Amino acid sequence: MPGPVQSIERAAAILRVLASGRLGLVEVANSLGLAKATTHGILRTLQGVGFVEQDRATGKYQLGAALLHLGSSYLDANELRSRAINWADSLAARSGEAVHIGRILGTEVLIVHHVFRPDDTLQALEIGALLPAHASALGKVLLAFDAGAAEATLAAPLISFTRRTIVSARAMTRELTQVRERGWASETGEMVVDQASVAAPIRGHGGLVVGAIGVTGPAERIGDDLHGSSRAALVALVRDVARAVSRDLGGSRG
Amino acid sequence: MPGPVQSIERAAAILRVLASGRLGLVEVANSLGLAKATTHGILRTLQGVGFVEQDRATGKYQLGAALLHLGSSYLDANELRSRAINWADSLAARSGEAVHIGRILGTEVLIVHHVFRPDDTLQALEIGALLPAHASALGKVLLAFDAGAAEATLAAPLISFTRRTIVSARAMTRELTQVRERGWASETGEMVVDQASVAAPIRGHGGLVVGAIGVTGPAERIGDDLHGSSRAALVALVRDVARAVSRDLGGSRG
DNA sequence: AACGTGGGACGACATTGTCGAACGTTCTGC
DNA sequence: GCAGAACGTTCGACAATGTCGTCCCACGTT
Repeated sequence: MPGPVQSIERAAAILRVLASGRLGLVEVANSLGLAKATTHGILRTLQGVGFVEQDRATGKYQLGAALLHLGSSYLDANELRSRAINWADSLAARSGEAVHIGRILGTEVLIVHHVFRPDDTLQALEIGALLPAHASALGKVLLAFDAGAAEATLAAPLISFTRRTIVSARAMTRELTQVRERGWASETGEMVVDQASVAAPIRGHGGLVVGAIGVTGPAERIGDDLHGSSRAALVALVRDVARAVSRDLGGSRG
Repeated sequence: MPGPVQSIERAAAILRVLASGRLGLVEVANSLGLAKATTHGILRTLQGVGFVEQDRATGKYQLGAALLHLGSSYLDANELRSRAINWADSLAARSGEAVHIGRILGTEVLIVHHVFRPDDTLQALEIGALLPAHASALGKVLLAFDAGAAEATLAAPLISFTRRTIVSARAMTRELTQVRERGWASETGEMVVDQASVAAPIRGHGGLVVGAIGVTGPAERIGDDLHGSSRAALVALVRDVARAVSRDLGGSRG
């Protein structure tokens, strides 16, 4: 490999560290084990290109505005998102719940699109946010069809968010097998108490799973504990929409 | 200056080029005057850190998912935005128009927040988008109070979007002086025909202008040609909200 | 008022990134 | 269906480039 440009990797690591908030020079340097001067040079360069900004008053560094534009440019170029947007609106309208579209990023789920629940106005926009893969329906779908991501996720301890969160690697492996077999995933109160979600895979060219789409809402309307036709209808709805997106996505070459 | 890390600057330039869409290796290399192998090495590194993705089928490169998360992390840390959000909702409700909050990024205006027009549901989310500074009310405000950005913007020819776009540097200088004097800016059909906007500055610690907030809508409701009390009331409303945000922002240290 | 901390600058060393050239593969056009 | 070109990729060598230890300065603290 004649490539891996060290300084760029370090710059990326610095940006990732800064994503957690405002930090001082030495804090950044220490958390990455870099020399102060080296960190300073990289930070200065990142500042020059607008990826990092410095608070004049405190001297602390934070992410820069140029990243916001790049992030939104990513969304513009993202075919999964552009194809799925219309279907997501339709799913939200028909299910009456909030809709999320996500893809894998490392061992987490990156939300690339979010439709608010139709009746509810005060919600936070979650585009760009990261969800734990093992505690969300979207994440279970994505892990079930991405062996690499699944392995990476199971390599580390699974963080517990509620009493229902699946923390055992064996249980998770079983769960993923089931998801793979039936073609959809669910989660009830595993991330947030009394919140549940259902999701299904979106496939791109050649049947490869490139993302997932799902609905999220109160456990009493979506949860596993709810048996009967309404739950089955919801699952069918989500799966239908996911298949529709897949069809759109597979049809044309990007 | 012992810093400017060349490879990082080049990587940033590559990302900026890729923001315009999917590009091949040689296209990127040529547009930056870099050797093919150098470009390849940087792209590979960026791919490794998730800032760039490669289409397996076509070999073309595009921006990566990690940037979306960094972009949204920027928003989370952005104090201008977090303080202004509540006021923006209120402004949208009271004016009945779409509200934008922006800040300067180079010679353009970066939208950091966007509230849809209350009655209209089908609108595109513009957070992260760039507006031309000379053809938007937000931009005029920001340029009026940022001499550096104004100079940089006037150094290049002003692009014409409609017949009403101000393209003369002298006329723009006059306009900016007026904006500075009266404390708000407007634009009528200068960017999009029959669309108009009004904006006012947001000041941070020490009275420095750190952003702008404004409303956008049909020229017949917002435009300069509209004289009378409704226009004056709208301007007063925007200015009041801008001052309120400034007060919030100046109160606490970040 | 002295101290400690944090951000910033300098200069030397060798690590590290860059480049020209060559390879294999995939589309294009005849 | 074949030749040609264009593209992404790899290789190896040179020196340009980034890195690090050290020192400096300003601010807030004890």
